[in-house]
Amino acid sequence: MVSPSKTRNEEALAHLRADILNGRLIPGQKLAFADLCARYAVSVGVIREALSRLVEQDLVRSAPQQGFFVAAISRADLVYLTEARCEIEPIALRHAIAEGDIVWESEVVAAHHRLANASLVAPDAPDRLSEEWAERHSTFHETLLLGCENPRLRAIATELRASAELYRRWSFPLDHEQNRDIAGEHAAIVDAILARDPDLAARLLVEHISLTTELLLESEAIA
Amino acid sequence: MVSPSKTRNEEALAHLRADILNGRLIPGQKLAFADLCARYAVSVGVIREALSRLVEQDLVRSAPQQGFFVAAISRADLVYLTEARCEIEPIALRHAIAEGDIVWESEVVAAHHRLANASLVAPDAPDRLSEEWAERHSTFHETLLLGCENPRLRAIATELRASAELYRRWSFPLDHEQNRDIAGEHAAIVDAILARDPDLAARLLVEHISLTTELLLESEAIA
DNA sequence: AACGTAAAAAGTTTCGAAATTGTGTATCGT
DNA sequence: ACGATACACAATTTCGAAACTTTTTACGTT
Repeated sequence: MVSPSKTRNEEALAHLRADILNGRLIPGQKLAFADLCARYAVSVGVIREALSRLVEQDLVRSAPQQGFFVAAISRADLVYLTEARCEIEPIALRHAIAEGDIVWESEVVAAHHRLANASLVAPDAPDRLSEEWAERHSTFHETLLLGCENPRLRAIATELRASAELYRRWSFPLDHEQNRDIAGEHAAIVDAILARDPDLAARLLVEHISLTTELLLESEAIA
Repeated sequence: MVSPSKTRNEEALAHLRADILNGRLIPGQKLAFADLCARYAVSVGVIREALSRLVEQDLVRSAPQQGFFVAAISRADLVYLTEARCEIEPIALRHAIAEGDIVWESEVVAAHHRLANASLVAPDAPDRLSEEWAERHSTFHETLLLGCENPRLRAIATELRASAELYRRWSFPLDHEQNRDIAGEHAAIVDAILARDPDLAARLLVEHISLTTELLLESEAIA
């Protein structure tokens, strides 16, 4: 039978992953089994398996006989990560523009529309990034990659973006973003896609990614 | 204490991974726990954890409540895989040429020398690829990537190569390789590296990767 | 007081059995 | 004979405790 019966393991993995990406678990933090077992109401084995998968996704680190930790963030890693994304994401985007059909195009437009209508900062917490905007921003960029038919390229680009989420969640320099027209950057990328101009779209995407990291490094928000 | 004390898990993972890459486990094959526990003399939990990690490495597939299987090979996946490698491996190689020091250069020369002095086919089994050559070929290409300082790019390229190993091990069309000067291809790549010519080296590497896949597809060796 | 040693505590790692789910087989009814 | 149902079997999944390591704490010596 076609049974999508979710196992406890898949739930724990999804839950744990979301908790890391949403910032409920802090980079570098120890992930003790006792805590996690209580938090998700499952046994050690299930937690171990989920953590093992997250290690392979570079969201968790493990040290033999010492347990697991949320992946730490550092300036050096951010530079490497950004370099990798600037190489690979434009490739995936070029493929998407070449291969993506009208359905994908419409999804891009829709995702961009949702993003454009979300406020960058939360009304109640003006010092922090709005959860809604972060969510829609993430979805927007992932939608861009979805047009790429090659599942391997897509998965690689998506995995790099997930790692990058950690930095965005934890050290976004709101002050330095004031002069930045981030909405305009997104709009320009969408326009280039609709115009089926891969060179322009790729260049804009790389500039978008690079600028975020440059501002982050300038802000000295990361040790 | 700095303790590199190998856990049973790491051993099982390494062993299992090697068994898949060396062809002792067949693509698509069911990986039953009873068998694996007996084979590696460990409990189910340890096996599950190792398999989970291999799933993330795309060497094993899992279906909920149905267990784990060695990743299957297919023409479609081979095309995707080759496309991804042709995009990413040259990027890593360009970085290596730009960043690699003299120590890396010498390692490349050494790895190539070992490869050049291995016979393609085994003396006793002329129909199959020599294990020694396969090993040295794999090491040679991984050495090329080692010059790239960016650990994320390196890891991505290496992971794709691991997946490609499955195809090489299982469906290498020796017949069609007769007219191919594979040693010459490797030598040309090394020459381009030593000449610090990234464009030429990248082009040669892409041609090298592409040709292998083209011959494989022509041979109809894969269902 | 500082250092090294040893016991105790806390933690990870591993196991083997119980619970759960999927798979195959035989039986019954049409 | 064919199809569906119920049963028995085999396999995965999950658990909780035992075994082992690391870390902390307490103690005695220099």
